[in-house]
Amino acid sequence: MPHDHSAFAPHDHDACAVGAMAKAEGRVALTGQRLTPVRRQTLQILLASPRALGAYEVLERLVALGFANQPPVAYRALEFLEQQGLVHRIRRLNAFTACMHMGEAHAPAFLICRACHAVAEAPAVEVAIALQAAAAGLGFVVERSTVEALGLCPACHGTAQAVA
Amino acid sequence: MPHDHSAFAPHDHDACAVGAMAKAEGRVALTGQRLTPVRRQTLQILLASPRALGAYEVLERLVALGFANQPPVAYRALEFLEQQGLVHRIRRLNAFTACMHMGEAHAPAFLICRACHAVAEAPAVEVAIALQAAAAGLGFVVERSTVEALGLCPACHGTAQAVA
DNA sequence: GGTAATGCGTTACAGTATAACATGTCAAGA
DNA sequence: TCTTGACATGTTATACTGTAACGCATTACC
Repeated sequence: MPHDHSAFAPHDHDACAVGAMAKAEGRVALTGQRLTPVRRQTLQILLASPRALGAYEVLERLVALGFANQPPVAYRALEFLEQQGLVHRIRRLNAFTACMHMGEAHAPAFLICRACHAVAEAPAVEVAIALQAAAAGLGFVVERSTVEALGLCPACHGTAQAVA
Repeated sequence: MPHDHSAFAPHDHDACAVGAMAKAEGRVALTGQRLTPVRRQTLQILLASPRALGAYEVLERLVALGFANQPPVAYRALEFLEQQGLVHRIRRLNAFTACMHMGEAHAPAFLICRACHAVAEAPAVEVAIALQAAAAGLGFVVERSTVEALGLCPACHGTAQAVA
């Protein structure tokens, strides 16, 4: 294993955030796009959060920073960041989370703990490959994919209730 | 391949539906649950549809059959059917589709054509296994998973625009 | 400076989902 | 048969999620 850097492992969140912002700057510049204040703050907000946040939660925090209290403010920034690959959308939760592996080409799978609601981004190239293969069998060409697992994280496993 | 039965392949939709209803009956009985009128009709509606339907689309059709025009009517039936494994929820589309492989243990992946909006249920045990493995690497126990791919189906491939 | 492109402020609304409580129905046991 | 409890449904209201569309502001570039 290259590094044990999952959201389930304890780590220095602030350090992560600082590094991530730097990478984000570079990444955005590459594509000739701009990391405007709303966008930067939105990314900060997600980086600072241990769990995935809903668009309206992000909006709340943006409002606290002086931005307008209108849904499009949050959605636009989130959409931009997602397109840049700086933020991922967790469909099962209708929520967003900062990307933990910026810059690396990756096809992430998300592991969502149903007990503590933590979300980890797992490296999942094999999953993506298997999915491509399965799709190819039906003549389908995959462009983007969503892979999410619901279950128990190491911390909650053993502590939490079994499935209903 | 056991059979070429994907939603992308032309097939006798009515025949499918009849067989599916029969399997559904049995399956529900096994668990001591009841396939009440709303539930049966809801399943019929999904079986009859070539594409995934939103909850409110299902509701519309239920209303046409004499049921009350209230969201919980549709949502309750859909939730029940999903728990029974008779219906799948496509999170990317906020929509539902009848299961094409009732009774078989399966961990489906969904292939969503961005051009014609067809949805196919692909056999994807390998994908599930790869996901389990990736999760296990982080000490995470998978209970349920969502695997969805967006792309182009065989019919639309070549016809449709490239990605933006 | 002109002007085209991009981003933002704002209003309004569309679409998705659930809580909560009242009522009805059915089946098993007293 | 009557009761009783579990399950299912009817109904009201509301919460949550996401977008269309228009006009102004800022920026980049000629």
